[in-house]
This record gives sequence, structure tokens and C-alpha cells, in this order.
Amino acid sequence: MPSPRPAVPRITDVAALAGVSTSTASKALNDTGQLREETRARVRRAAEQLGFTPDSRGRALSSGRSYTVGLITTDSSGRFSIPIMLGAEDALSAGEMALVLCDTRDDPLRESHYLKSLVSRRVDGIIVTGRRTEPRAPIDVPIPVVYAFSPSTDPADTSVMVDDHGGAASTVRHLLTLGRQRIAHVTGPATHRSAVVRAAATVSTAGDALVAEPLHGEWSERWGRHAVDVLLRTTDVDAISCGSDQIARGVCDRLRELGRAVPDDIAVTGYDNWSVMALASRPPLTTVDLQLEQLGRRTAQLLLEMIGGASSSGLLELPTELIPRESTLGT
Amino acid sequence: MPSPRPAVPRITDVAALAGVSTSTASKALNDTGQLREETRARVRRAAEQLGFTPDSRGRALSSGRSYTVGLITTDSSGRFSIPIMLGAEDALSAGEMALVLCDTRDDPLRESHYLKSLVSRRVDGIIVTGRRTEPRAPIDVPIPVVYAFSPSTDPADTSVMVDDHGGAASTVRHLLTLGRQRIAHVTGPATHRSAVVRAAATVSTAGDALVAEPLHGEWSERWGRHAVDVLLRTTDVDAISCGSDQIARGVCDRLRELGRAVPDDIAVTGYDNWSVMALASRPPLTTVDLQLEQLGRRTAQLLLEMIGGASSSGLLELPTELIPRESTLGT
DNA sequence: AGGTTCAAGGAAAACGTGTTCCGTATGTTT
DNA sequence: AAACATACGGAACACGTTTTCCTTGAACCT
Repeated sequence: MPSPRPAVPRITDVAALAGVSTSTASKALNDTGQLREETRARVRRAAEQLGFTPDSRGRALSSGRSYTVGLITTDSSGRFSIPIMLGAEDALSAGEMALVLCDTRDDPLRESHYLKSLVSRRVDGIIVTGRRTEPRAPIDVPIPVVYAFSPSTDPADTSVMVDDHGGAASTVRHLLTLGRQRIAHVTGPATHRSAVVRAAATVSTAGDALVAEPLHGEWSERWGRHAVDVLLRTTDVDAISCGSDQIARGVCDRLRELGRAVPDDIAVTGYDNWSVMALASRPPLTTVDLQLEQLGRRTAQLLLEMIGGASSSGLLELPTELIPRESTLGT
Repeated sequence: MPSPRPAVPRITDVAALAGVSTSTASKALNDTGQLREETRARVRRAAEQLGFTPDSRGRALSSGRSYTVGLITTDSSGRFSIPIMLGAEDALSAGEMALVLCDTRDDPLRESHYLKSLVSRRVDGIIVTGRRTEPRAPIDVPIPVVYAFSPSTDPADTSVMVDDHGGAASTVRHLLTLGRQRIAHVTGPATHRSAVVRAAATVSTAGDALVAEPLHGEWSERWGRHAVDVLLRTTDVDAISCGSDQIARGVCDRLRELGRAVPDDIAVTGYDNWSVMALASRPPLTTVDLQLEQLGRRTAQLLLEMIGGASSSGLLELPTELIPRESTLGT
């Protein structure tokens, strides 16, 4: 016996108090059907008085929709997934939709478990997101799905991703505009798609101003510091464009240690606008904001449209925003 | 007309295929009731064949439970809320419970909106968490609630928090064990409970070894760097215990710039085990791990117990773990 | 043989809502 | 005055499951 009954009022209670039938009460509360305004008001008053909140389980069953979407992330602890989640949640909550969180921790077993759970909950749609920008295998469910950040390998699926090419190009154009002529690029592993894409954009945008092959290493401050040593040993540069804020911060630290002024001697750009790196760096970093929260919002909107019946819209690349700071502009 | 019907099989379809009634099918699939094993197997085969997944909306309505819990966070972008979320989600998913995410962004309006939504969804329970350790006003719902990280002001509510006193004390004991005799403490704003609690623990544990009043400032690397200047101007210290890894990193940076060796001249401890700070610091920081994921898991377990009928268990403080690294041990 | 017990499975109700269909009263038109 | 449209509101059903009874037949005991 699980307690005598929480005594939460149902619509029949409201109807009884208002002296109408349940169907009338339902119409009154949902602004449907043909009712006198006076009746509507009476029902609303009754609902108010009882503190009635409609049970969405009943509504879900009756309407065929659950007003819920699932968010599957392979790694929600990553700093990329989180803003996406928040943006999506924000856009969804505006439409009275709830978001259920599923962190697969990169485990295929967990993923299929969650998928089953979401299907069983008759979720209206699913958002799939990951930590990296490499395309991932699509999931197989009879529900609208949108991929965010890491697109589906199937181009017919709807995917929303960051325009990494444009982002990297914008930093280079920024450096060129400032008159820099001897640019180097330091970035992450050549096995990471984002590093490769950004490097390619840098190469093609910088043209003759690029004075060295892109340097690939790990996404760390340590690599940034080390790369400076490697670079200055052989090359004379006036700008270093980095593949991440973390690398850029390492670059700045090492340059300072070597007595090279940033940006007077060498300008530095980061990537990601990870505030804890970009703002704490000395000097603060000019960088590229990925607009991930916006990406999450856009993803949710697309999903809502698909739930509404729209067909897949293929791959969508969202613009980034260049954030100029002292590491290129000076004080 | 919303498409001719997704044609997802219902339990009646399974029952029909197996040649039994729906009630029998239900019993077979849930391992309840009295059925021949052969019948059970037949029903299971039919379900398998049809790819049947029970509709949890129906189950929710029938069982009176939604198998869902809500997570209300005032700021899910914070690095504290996230591990808590993940831990909770992990513990809940093991029990076939889903977690719906609600980020209030510190807006009371949004909070009440979400509360209404969760109540309407007949969530089985709610987890409330925040960015800071200050107690917060309890929420008023007829559902089990557990507060995580930021406890409820009502001591009768169930709250799970970090043992900040013990955490700070452990760093000081660590320093004393290493033979340090002249300890200073640099931490965050005196308006922050966590700073005050950690400072008090430091004072009472260090005793005579504390050579200066705790220094309060902001939670930033910059303040850490500045505090070193302030401190060394008047005092001779052989250890600095910091209120956060961010501050500790700033302290280390400044000490290095001043040519003071860490830890040989001065040992440094951080707090939070925020890997991006603690590991990137030079040298890596001895620090206190808050075990937030464990805290999230424990919170979820308590909530499940309360959903199961257990009564509130008041305030619970979870232990932290000291992580020794080079900033006190050397290489 | 007649009664009791038990396994097996079906019929029906319950959960809470939304919606379709239908009856009634009221007012309007010829 | 009769025919008719319309506003209003109620009865019934649907959504998909679980669970509580109830029926049936067989085995068992005295």
C-alpha cells in the first residue's frame, strides 16, 4: 500500500466543482469546442481553486505525442556538448517540450539501451550529439532525428554542424587585415577532422603568407609551448594561428617567457572561445566563438519542424563569430 | 491527418499473434501471474517477431508512476553541476528511470515554469542543484525532493553536500605532514560560503602554522598572482593553500615568475581538482577532488529510496579526496 | 462420487486525458 | 405556428498498459 493517495486533483474533480461534465471541463481548459465564456470562466476558477495541473501522461496517451525529446550524447562532460544541450533545452522548453538526457559514455551497449528506452517512452524526436566533429554512424529509429556537432555519415539525415572552414578562414583574414605577413599554424592531431579542416582553411586562405607547414600535436597548452620552440628555431613569424584556445594559451605563455611581445612582435589567435582559456590567457585571446548554444537552439528548431512533418533538410553549417581581443589588437 | 499511422505494434498485436488475451500477454512479458512456461515463450517469441516495445505512457498511467525524475539546476553550464548531473543520470538509468533536464538560468520565473511542467508530468521525484554551496530556498511540490551541492535552508529536507570543512582540513594536514611550518591561505570572496568554510577549516587545522589571515579575493588566476605579491611583501611562507585550482594556478605562475621554486621553496595546494587547471598548472596541483559524480549518484540513490517510501534523511556531507601531485611532492 | 484445491488464462476495469458524436434548448426565419 | 439553424454541453470512446477479479478444467483427497 503506497500511501493513501497523494490526492492530486484530476479533471473530473474540477468538472464536479464547476458543475459540468469532464468533457466540458477539458474544452474549457483547452480553449476548444463551443462554450459560453461564463462556463469557461467557472471551470477555470474551479481549476485554480483546486490547484489543478493536467496530467501529461493522460494527455500524451490521448494525443499520441509525448511532448518529450531525447538527447543522446556520447560525452556530455565535454565542453562542446554542454552549450549545445543548453541551447536545445532552451528552445524546447519554449515549446512546452521536455528534454531527457542520455549520456552513453561512448559505450555502444549503453547507446542501444538508451535508444530502446527512448523509443519505449515514445519520444517525439531525438537529438544526437558528440564530442568530436567526425561524422558518426546514424541511429536506427522510427522517429525524427537531428545530429548536432558530429553529423551523421548518411547525408540524407539532418545534421547541424559548425562551419569550421569559415571559422579558421576568418582568423587568417583578420591577421592579414592587420598587416601580418608571416603566419604559422599550430593545431591538434592530424587524426582529428576539426584540426585537418581548420588547417586546410588556414592554408588556402593565407596563401603566400603562410610560412610553414601546419604543425600537428595534441590539444594542450604543453604542445603550444613546445610548438613555439620548434617554430622559432627555424622560422621568423609575425603571427601564429592556433587550432584551439588551449594551444594558443600555451603559445602565449612560451612567447612571454622568451621575451617576445604579443601581439607587437607576434600576434596569436585561438579557437573555440573557451572563456577559461581565452580570457585567462595573457594577453586575452582573439578567438573564434563556435556559437554552440545557437547551434543547439537551431538543432531543436529543426527537430520541431520535422516532428511537425517537415522532411529532412540535409547538412547545415552554422556560421562562427570572430572575437577580437588583445592577442591580436594589443591594448 | 498526421500520417496514416506509424504502425508501431501494441501489446494487443502481440497477444493476437500469440493467440492469447492482452492480459495474458502482459503477464507473460512482465513475468507475473500464473502462466505455463510454454505460453510465456510463445508470447515472447511473438513480441520479438513484431519488434514490440511497450509504450511507457500506458505503463505510467496504469502504474501511477512515470519512471522519470526531474533535475532542476540554476546553472548547468557551471563545472560543478555537470558531474553531478552525470552521476545522477548514471544511477537513475540503472533503474530504468529517465532524467529530464531543466536549466532555470537563475530565473525564478523559469524555475516556477519548470516546476509546473515537472508536476504536470507527474515526475516521481526531483533533484535540485546549483552552482554555489549557499543554502537555497526549498521548492514547494508534493513530490520527493533531494537537494544536491546547494542544500535546502530547511534542515528537514534531504540535502547532499560536499564536506568542505574536511576537504580543506585534509590539504592542511597534508602540508603539515610534509613538514611545512609557515602556511598562508588564499581564497575567494568572503561573501561565498565555500570560501568562508574552507578558510575556517584551514585556520582551525593549521593552528600556529598559519602565518597570516586568510586572503579573500575573486576566484581567478589573476587574484592568485596578485595575492602572491601581497603575501610575499610582508610574510615569509613555505606553503600556500588555495581556495580553488584557478587561484592556485595563478599562485604557481607568479611564484615561478619571481623565481621561487614550487614546491621546494613554497608548496601550493589547490581545491576542486578541475583537471584543466590542476593538470595544466606548472607544476601540476595537489588538490582536493570533490567527488561530484559520486555526489550525484548518492543523491539519486537517496531520491530513489524516498520514492520507494523512505522518509527524509536530513543533511548528508560526503567526503572529498586529496589528490597529491607535484605542487607539494616535487618530481 | 463429491468436494476441495490449484494452475491457467480471459474479461473487465482502472489510470487521466482529449475528442467525436449526439441531444437539447434557444433563437431565427418563412 | 412550423421548420430550421445554432450554441451549448454531456455520453461515450480512444489512447496502451497493468491488475483485479472470475471462470474453467484438471488433479487431488476422503
